[in-house]
Amino acid sequence: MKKTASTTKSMQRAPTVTDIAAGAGVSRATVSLVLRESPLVHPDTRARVQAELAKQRYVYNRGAANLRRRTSSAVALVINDLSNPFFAEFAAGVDEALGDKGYVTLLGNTSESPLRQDAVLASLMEHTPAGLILSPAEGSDGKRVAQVLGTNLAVLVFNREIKGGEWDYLALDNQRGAELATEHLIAHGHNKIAFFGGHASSSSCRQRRAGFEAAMKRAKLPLRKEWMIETAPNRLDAAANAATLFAQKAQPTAAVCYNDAVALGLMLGLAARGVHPGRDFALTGFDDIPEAALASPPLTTVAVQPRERGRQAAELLLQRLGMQASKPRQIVAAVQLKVRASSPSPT
Amino acid sequence: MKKTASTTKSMQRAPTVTDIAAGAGVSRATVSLVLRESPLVHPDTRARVQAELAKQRYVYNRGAANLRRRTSSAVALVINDLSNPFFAEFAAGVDEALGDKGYVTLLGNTSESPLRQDAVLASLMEHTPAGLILSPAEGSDGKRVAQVLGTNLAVLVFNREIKGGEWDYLALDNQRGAELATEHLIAHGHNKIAFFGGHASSSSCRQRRAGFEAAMKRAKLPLRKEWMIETAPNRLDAAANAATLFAQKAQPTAAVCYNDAVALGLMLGLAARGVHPGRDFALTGFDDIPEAALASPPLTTVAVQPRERGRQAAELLLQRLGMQASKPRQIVAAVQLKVRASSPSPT
DNA sequence: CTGAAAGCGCTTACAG
DNA sequence: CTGAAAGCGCTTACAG
Repeated sequence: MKKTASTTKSMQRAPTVTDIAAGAGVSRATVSLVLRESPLVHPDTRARVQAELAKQRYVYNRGAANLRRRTSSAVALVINDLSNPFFAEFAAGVDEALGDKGYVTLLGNTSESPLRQDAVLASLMEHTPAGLILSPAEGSDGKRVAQVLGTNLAVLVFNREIKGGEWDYLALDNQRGAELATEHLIAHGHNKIAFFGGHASSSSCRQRRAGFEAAMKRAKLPLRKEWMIETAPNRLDAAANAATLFAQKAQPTAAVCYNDAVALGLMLGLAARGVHPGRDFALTGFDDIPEAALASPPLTTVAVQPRERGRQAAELLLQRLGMQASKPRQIVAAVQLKVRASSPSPT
Repeated sequence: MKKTASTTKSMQRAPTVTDIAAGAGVSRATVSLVLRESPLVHPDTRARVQAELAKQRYVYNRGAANLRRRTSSAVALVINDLSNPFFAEFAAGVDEALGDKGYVTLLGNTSESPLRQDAVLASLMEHTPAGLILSPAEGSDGKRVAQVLGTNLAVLVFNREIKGGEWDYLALDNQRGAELATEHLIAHGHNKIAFFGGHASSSSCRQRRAGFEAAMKRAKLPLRKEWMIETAPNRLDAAANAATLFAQKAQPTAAVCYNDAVALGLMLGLAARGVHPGRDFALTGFDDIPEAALASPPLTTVAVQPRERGRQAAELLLQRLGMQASKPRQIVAAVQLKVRASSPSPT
């Protein structure tokens, strides 16, 4: 209990089971049984109670019920960057799946700040969630997080591993996605392929590079240092670095891009140099953001389906709620290549 | 209480005020006073209790406290389309501001379905929120919504008016935004200006058209039916309809677009016809999505700052919590023109 | 300054 | 099938 929560009194007492019981001429226990659709109640009694419920516009107080039953119908969802459409979609998927199962979502956005994450988690814990889905802020400290969460909470970590915690983990298959993209370009006859964009220090970039390199090695194609190009993972920096691809005498004919933003930026950069993407140069993205299909030419990319991942995360967490304590699970979500016009055969 | 909420028992009892009281050798009341930082407790006692709190890793149960105090520290946030970055930003702003005030956000996403909205609202009501921020699904029925919310809840409606309810309402200044854009084009010497995109049946499109028409009339410029062009409010349909602008003998030299998506689509459509946007033709957008600044040329547009709007919505709602019942308020959020390269003088 | 008792709105054995 | 009683974890008068 760090900061004092401001609160507010309701202006007018809402009806309770006691009011309904009085109105229907039964005991509170009977009302409770009707509310939870117990078959023990006589149909006539049930009808009478239900009429009274409707008449008084009764609203169930799940908090009170949870307190008495020592249960929870809330799940905390803590997101590192809700303004990123990828995570917003993920959140929508989580909320959808939780709602279907009768849970409510307690939202927390951390804006990539581990400090804020600590505060958000502590605050949410006071609302006794049944579990937590956490897409960690960059630089999260597993020990600290474990400390505020305690040991009794079901937790699912998404997207970024946290070292120092023992939690279920849902990851994207970054390596496989990059392999699929690389194999696709190879199958179309490319053999001079670059890996373009991203910071090699990030785990997702490392995994995607690993997939690229694995596919290239399997095909016995050359891996050249000059063709492994780092940029910030956004459109702007990608556009600015397009020229790097052609700085050497040996020039690639295709590039596997770190993600769609980078790929779209590269397309702009190529166009500015008079190179037509999808005609003079082939490239692939990663993510399948809505824009990818609308670019010209439409971008071949790896779809990760964030909303589906959200649903999956919710399901994994709810499974965990029913389980005895056991080893943390590692689930790697399948990804899928979407072939579009940006990746033709070499000219 | 429609569907049965699945629930889960915690595996191991968490310490309560009783445990702390026993450990520290005081009464539960004293522990409670320490928790709420009452000055009535002797410093020595307080220290003893706080040590015990830390030792037992006590976590405050806000739900129990809220039950006893008949208060709530939760606010429901119901969003029509979380996968739209505009609303995701808005949600992030709401969550941020609520968190700062000690409230937790109960999230619900309706995917633009009034049916789902009813279900989501009913479910959230069972968690006794102190208030609700609602960005309504298209086609929401005010009567129905009012029915599930009851009369005792503080409500703030965002972005789309709901007829049939008496709630505070935060709107964007669509009309003023379109006026600003239109005046900007006029100031740059354009006098043949089209309004491009959106469905005239939507309230936001109507308001933006009204602003456009007002500015044109003030400048005594011609309003032509053929220059009021409807499209779906997305990039694809906008691109497909670019030719419509030049179908008549009288051709506009500029367009105020319904929103950024439409403007970016129009830019593609123009380019495909060999018309260079920002050189041969001037246009403006609405929203200032991140892409607007990155387009080539960068798009002049009207910034609505969704995250700020989220913070504002949270503040307005919290104000309402402290107020006696009174007339609903209508707040119109200011918007702001961002001039970029897409809107030069006519050639 | 501290403690004993009652109660928030529910549910759960236990009788009958 | 229904009711009286106890209790979930907290807070709030009320004594002392």
